[in-house]
Amino acid sequence: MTATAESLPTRFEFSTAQARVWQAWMAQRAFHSEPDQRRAYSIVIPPPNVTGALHLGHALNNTLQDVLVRTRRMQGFNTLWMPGTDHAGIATQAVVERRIREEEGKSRHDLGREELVRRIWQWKDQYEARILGQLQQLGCSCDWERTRFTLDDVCARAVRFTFFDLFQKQLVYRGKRLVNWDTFLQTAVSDDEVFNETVRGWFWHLKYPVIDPLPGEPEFVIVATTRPETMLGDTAVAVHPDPESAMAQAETDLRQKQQRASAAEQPAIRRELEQLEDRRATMLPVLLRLRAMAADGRKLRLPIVDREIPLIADAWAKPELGSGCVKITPAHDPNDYEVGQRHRLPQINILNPDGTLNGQAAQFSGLTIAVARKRVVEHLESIAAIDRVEEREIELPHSDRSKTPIEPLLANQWFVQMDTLAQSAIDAVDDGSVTIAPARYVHGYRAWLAEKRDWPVSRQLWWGHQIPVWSRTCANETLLAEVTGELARLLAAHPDRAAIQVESHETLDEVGSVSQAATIHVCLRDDDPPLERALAALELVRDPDVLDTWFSSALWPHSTLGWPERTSELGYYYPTSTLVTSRDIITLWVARMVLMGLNNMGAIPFRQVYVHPKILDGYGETMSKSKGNGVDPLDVIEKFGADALRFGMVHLTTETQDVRMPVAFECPRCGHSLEQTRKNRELPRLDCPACHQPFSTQWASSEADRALPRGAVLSERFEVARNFVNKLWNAARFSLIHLEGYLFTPLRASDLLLEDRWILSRLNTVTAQVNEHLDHFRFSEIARTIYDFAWDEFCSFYVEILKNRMEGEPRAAAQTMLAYTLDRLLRLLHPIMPFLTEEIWRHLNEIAGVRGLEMADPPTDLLVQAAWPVVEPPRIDPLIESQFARFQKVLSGLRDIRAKQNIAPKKPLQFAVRCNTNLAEMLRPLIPYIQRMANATATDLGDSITLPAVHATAVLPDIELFVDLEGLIDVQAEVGRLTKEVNNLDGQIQSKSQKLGNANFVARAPAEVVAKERESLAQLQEQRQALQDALQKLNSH
RNA sequence: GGGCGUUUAGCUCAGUUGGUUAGAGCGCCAUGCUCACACCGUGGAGGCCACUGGUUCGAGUCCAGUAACGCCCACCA
Repeated sequence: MTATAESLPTRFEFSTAQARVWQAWMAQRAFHSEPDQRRAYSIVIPPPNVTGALHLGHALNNTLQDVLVRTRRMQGFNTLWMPGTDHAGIATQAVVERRIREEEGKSRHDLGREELVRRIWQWKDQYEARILGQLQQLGCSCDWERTRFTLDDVCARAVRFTFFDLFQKQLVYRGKRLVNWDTFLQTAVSDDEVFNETVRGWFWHLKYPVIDPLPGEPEFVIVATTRPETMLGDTAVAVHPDPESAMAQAETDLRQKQQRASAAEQPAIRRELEQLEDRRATMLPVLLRLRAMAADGRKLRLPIVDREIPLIADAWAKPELGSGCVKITPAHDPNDYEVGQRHRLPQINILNPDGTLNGQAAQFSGLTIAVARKRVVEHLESIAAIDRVEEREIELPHSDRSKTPIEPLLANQWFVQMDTLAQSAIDAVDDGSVTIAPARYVHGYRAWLAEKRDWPVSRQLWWGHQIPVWSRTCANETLLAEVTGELARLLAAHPDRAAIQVESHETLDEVGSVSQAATIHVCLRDDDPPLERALAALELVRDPDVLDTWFSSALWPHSTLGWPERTSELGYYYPTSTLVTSRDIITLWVARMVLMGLNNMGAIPFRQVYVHPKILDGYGETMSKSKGNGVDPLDVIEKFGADALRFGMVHLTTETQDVRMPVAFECPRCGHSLEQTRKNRELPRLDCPACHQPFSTQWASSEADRALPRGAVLSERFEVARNFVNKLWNAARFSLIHLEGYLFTPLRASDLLLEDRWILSRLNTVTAQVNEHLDHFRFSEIARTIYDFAWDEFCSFYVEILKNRMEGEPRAAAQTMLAYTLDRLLRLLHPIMPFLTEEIWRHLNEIAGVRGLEMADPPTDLLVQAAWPVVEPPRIDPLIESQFARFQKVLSGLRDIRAKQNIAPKKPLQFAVRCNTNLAEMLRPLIPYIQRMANATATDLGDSITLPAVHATAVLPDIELFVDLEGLIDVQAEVGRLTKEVNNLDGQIQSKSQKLGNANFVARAPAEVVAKERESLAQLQEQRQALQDALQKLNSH
C-alpha cells in the first residue's frame, strides 16, 4: 500500500484543497477562451451589484451557471463564461451617501459631484474585488481575464453609441413625467425601488365653493383626499362626463361579478349594489348638474390660495366613488397628470426637492409635508371648508432605500420609445429564437412588453453614465432659428458623431398662460472636449442626470464582447447560449437585453433563458440584507466547503419550488446552533443558550458588540452535501489505497464479472440520465441521480464487492475496473463539485496514470480539461441490472433476519438458498461477497437443497432463503416477522384480486397491464404459500 | 383587482406521459467504532398525497371548484 494514500486524512480538507486546486486552474488558464474552430458555448454572468457582498441567491445563480459551463467545456465546446459587475446606480450611490453621512456628517452636496463619484469608485473597487473573490471561492470558471464592469470604458462606449443611435432614430426623447421622489435622499427612485405600506391615515372631504352659483346649483363641490396639502397645487376639479352611464356600467360590472362570485362573497357584493342604488338616487342629480356646469366652463374657488379653478368633465372622476368629484393636482399625482394633459391644465409644483413646500405654497412655504398637512387642515377647518374626516387604512408608497414616504414630483425625463423595440422582443420569443424555461415565465415577459410603455431612462443621480445630451431652451422662434443655425455650422464637421433634436413644448405656468418655447438637444456620440466647449459657448448645458442602470445592463451580452467594435469575440460568442437568472428581473433585464441586442446587433443576445428558483428563509420570506435573514456564502464555504455549498444548491434547484432554507446562528464559541426567528434576526448580539456566552451578528454596531466573536449564519441544509463530499472522499481513499501496484490491463468482455457489467451498465444509464436532465435544466435531478449512484451503488455495493477481489490475486482486472469507474464518476461529478473531484483526480493520476477499459485512455492532467463520459448504449443491460437486484434482495433478506432475530453482527450466520438452477448459477459467483457484507456463509444453493434443521425464512420473488438458527432462534420474533410478511402479502393479494375481479378492468385496461397484474398476483400467492408453510413448521415445533 | 406558483412523513422536498400497498435526506427508535468513511453501517417506526366534486377499469398525477400560504403586476381621489 502506498504511504501517500494511507496517510490521507479521513475528512476532506476542503480549504487547503480549494486553494491548491484553484491555483492549478489559474496556472493552466483553464477558464480562458479564445475564438477558434470549435463550437462555442457562452454565458454572460448576471453582473452582481457592487452594492455589497454576495448572498446565497448569487451562490445559487452562479453555481448553476458554472455547472452548465463546466459540463459544456468537458463536452468539447469552446466555453466562455463572461464575468463582471454592475454599477447599480441608485443602490450604490445610496449606500455610499448614507455611509458618508453617518461617518462624516456630510451630504452629497457638501462633497460635490466629482468627489462623490470618486468616493463611489473607491467603494466599487473594494466591493468588486470582494465579489469577484467570492465568485472565485465558489469555484466559478469564468474567464477572469475578461472581467468587465458596466461603467468601464468598453461598456461606457457601448452605452454612448446606443444612446446616440436611439437619439438619431428619434427613439429617445425628452418629456415631463412624475417621478417617485425620495425627499430624504433627494433623488428620484424607480418604480421597482418603491414598496407600499399600509398605514393608518385620514381621508379628508374638502369643500370647494362654486363661484356665483345659480339657483338650484350646489354651493360647494366636495372632493376627498388623503393628502390635503396637495390642494395648494390643485388646478381643477373633475366630474364624470356621463355619470349616468358610468354608474350603469359600474352596476353591470358588479352584477357580472356577482354571478361568478362564491356564496361567501355574495353579501358584500349585494351591499355594494345597494349602495350604488342609493348613490344613483341621491347623487346622480347633483353630478348631472355639475356635468352641465363643467360644460358651461364654470369655475370653483380654491380655498386658502383663492385661485379660480375650472370644473372639468373627465372620465377619471368615478361617479361610483366618494363624492363623484375628484380634485386634480397634475404636478403631484400620476393620474391627475394625465387629466391635466388632456385638459391642458397648468401644473403647479408645490414641493422643493428636499420635501419642504416651496413658494407656490404661500404661507406654508418652507414647511415639511407633515407640518404643512397639519396647518392646511387647521386652516381649512377654520374657514369651515372641511366637510368631514374619515379614518381609514391607506396604502402609502415608500422608498426602499430610505424607508421614507415617496412624493410624486414632476420632472424632465428622457424616455426610450418602446413601441417597435418591445415588439421585436415579443417576436423573438414568439418565433422561438429565444426560449424561456420554465415556459410559464413567457406570459409575464410578453404581458409586460405588450404594454409598450415608454421606458424612463434618466435618473437624478451622479453615479452612472451621464446622459450625453447638451440642451438649451429658447424662449421664441427667432432665438431658436438663430441657435439652430449656429449649431448646424458647428456640427457640420462631425456628421456621424452629433445629432440634434428639437423639443417643442408649451410652457404652462402657474397662472395658466401659455408660451411657445422649444428646447434644442444635441447628443454627442463620443467624448469631445473641444466640441463640448463650443456647445457651452452657445449656452448649451449638459444634462446632469445619468442613465438608468438597466440601460447599461441591457447591453451586457454584446458590450462585454467589445461592441461597437467588430471584434472577433463578437462574431464567435454572440449570440450567447444560455442566460441563467432569477425571475424578478425577467422584465427589467432579460426583456431589455433582447430588444437592445436586436437593435444594436440585429440578433438576439441568447438562445435560452433559464429561470431558477429563489432562496427563501425558513418562514418562506425572501432573503435580504435589510431583513437580516441573509446567509453569506463565505460562511457556508468556511463551514462546509465550496463543493458542499454547490452540491446543496444544485440539489435544491427543482423546477417549481422556491428553495426554503431555515437558517440558524452558530455560536462561535461552542458551535451550538440557534434557530433564526423573525425576532432574533435583527438583534446586534445574542446569547448562546448552550454556553451562555454572547456573540455578535451582522447588526453589531456598538464598540462592545463588535468586539464579540461573530456568529455565522448557516443552514443545516448543507449537511447532506457535506456528508456526501466526505463519503466520496473516503471512497476515493479506499480506491487509492487499493490501487497500489496498479497496472492498466485492457479488459475484454469475457474478463468482466457480473458486478462489473452491472456497474458499467449503471454508469452508462446514469450518464445518459444526467445528460438528459442537463438539457432540460433539471438540476435537482442531476444531483440526485449522481448522489444515489455514487452512494447506494458505487459505495454500498461495488466497492464492498471489490474488497473481496482486492484480497485475492490477481487483482489487475479489479483495479482496472475500479480506476475506470472512479474516473468516470469524477467526471460526472466535476461540474457540481469541482474542487473535490479535481483533488481526487490528482491523486488518482499519481497512482493510475493510465486508465481505460478496453483500451488505454490516458487522463488529462487536470480534470477540468477532461472529456465528459460518452454513453455506450451496448453497456446498458437491463437483464444484468435485474439479476443484480436479486443479489441485493438476498443480502437485505439476510440482514433483516439478523436484525429481527437480534443476532449480533459479529456472530456468523449460515444459510441456504432455494431457487431455480439458472438463478443459482447467476448467484453462485456473488455468494462470497455475502460473506463479507452480511457475515453469512451459504451452505447450499439450488433447486433441491437441504434445509437447516432450525431456520428462519425469507421469501423473495423466485427465491427462498433459509437461515440456520440452531441454538439461536427466537421463535416468537420469527413468528412475528413471518406473520407481518404474510399480512403484508395478504393486503396486496386482496387488492389485486379485487382489481382482477372487476370485469371492467379486465375488459378495458390494456392487455399488458392486465397480464402484468395476473402475473404479479400469482407470484404473491406463491410467496404467501411459502411463508405460510414456514409459519406452520415453526408452530409445530 | 389581474396573473403565477405552492399545499405529499415531525422538518425540507422528490414523485417525468394516470398503472404493484407513494419515495429521499434530516430528525426519531433499535443496533454496531468489522482495517475507505460514526459527516459511517444495518434494521425500524412514521402519510385519508389541503378539501369537495368530476373524468376513468384505475387519480398524488387529468378537469372544475373551495381554502390557506407565497410571489409578481396594477391600484382609487
